[in-house]
Amino acid sequence: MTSRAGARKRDTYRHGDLRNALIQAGLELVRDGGPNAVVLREVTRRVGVVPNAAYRHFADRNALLRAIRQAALAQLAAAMETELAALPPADDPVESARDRIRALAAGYLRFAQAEPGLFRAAFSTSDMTDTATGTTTAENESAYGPGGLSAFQLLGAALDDLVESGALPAERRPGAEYFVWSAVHGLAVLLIDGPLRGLLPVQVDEAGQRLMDSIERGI
Amino acid sequence: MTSRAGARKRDTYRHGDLRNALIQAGLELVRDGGPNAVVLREVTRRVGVVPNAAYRHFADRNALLRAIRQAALAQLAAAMETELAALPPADDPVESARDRIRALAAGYLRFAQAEPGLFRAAFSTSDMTDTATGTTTAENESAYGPGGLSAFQLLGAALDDLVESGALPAERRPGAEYFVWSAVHGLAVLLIDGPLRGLLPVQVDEAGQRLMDSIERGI
DNA sequence: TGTACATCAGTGAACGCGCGTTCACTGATGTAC
DNA sequence: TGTACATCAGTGAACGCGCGTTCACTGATGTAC
Repeated sequence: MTSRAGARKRDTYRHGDLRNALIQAGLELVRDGGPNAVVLREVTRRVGVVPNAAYRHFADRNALLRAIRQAALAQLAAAMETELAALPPADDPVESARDRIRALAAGYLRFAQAEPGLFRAAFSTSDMTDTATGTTTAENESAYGPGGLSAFQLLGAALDDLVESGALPAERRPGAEYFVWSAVHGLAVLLIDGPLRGLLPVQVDEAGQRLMDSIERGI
Repeated sequence: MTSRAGARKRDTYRHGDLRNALIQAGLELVRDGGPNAVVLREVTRRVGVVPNAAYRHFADRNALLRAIRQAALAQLAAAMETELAALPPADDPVESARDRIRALAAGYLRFAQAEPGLFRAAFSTSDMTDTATGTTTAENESAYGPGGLSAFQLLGAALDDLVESGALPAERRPGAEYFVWSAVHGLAVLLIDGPLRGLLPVQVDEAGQRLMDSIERGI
């Protein structure tokens, strides 16, 4: 068993990057099993470390869970960025902005479909309650993709472009991301847990396109 | 301690309606604490019965959880029906159909806001996995309100009316509930767990109205 | 360059806990005669 | 109307379990002289 990427120092003792390794192992648990599958002892077991070692890097199980959730959100943002990057360059700025929004939506839906466990974990909050204050922690917004933007911010930027290109009246811009995000997120849930469960990837894309048609009309 | 409503037979032994009492107690746990708060022993404790008594009525904890979830869905449907019933009669059938859809959406959003625990439980599926088959059980659709329709069916009926009244072209009808439901459900999630958390009830209504404007345009 | 030392990441052992589930039981209820 | 009996809803006790978290520790690493 070699040590984690990056630090090549030692095999046993002084792991090198335990914090990250724990998050990665946690992501794996979440991938098939959702957020409830994050069991501190199991996470450390997978990394090959003693359970209480986790306490050097996380205050408690909840802190670990939050970090894992952030990582899942970052992966979602990354998937959306990937979709953006794959977009062929368009000449018309209006068309371009629209294409980008569609790409983001497609990335969102595909991620939800491909990684339902991660997707659920990213948005699960039932056990995110801060036992100390009783309040729910809001740190979703600090889960950025490689481009430095969260999923929500990516959408916001695309909508700004839509305004800039003249396709969306400026007075309709405020709150627009709530509508778009709501519709896309809602469909994702429908695809994972609802009556649209089990659609094939192609059908998912179709459903996404139809939804985007409605969204563009309604925006 | 008197026995449950309906059966007035005995105080101890032979509870009378234990199955229902367990579900009610479970709903209370879910109300503040979400689906993870459903602990079999705690449920039976609340009803004043020994833990294993639950096994006369449910195969295991999961079966109890599913029943509770169904009850939560039924409450959601009931809240939407209430909203429908409160609607003043409209002369114009088109207006009437539109009003009904808005009322359903409002009921949905208000329920989510007023009972986030129940709402989350109703749609949580992470721990709904059937341990025997590994598949996820799909019984959402059998959670009906007093009118005999599920939340989803209520929406479908209203959309049918919209077509009948001539306001919605028939060719746009198929799949329309997916769009509408997606948008409304997505906003509900945004209100509970997302950046729109903590809005006042009045603001929720406003946000709902604005969403409905977009939906009507997009439908 | 070599030695002494502080730091602190991971160890090892143990804790108390409440959980879901099983088993053999008991005794109130409804039914048949 | 009265008695014998089968049913089966709830009891009581116990199980093995893995969990999150605590404590005092150890020894590799980096730093100061």
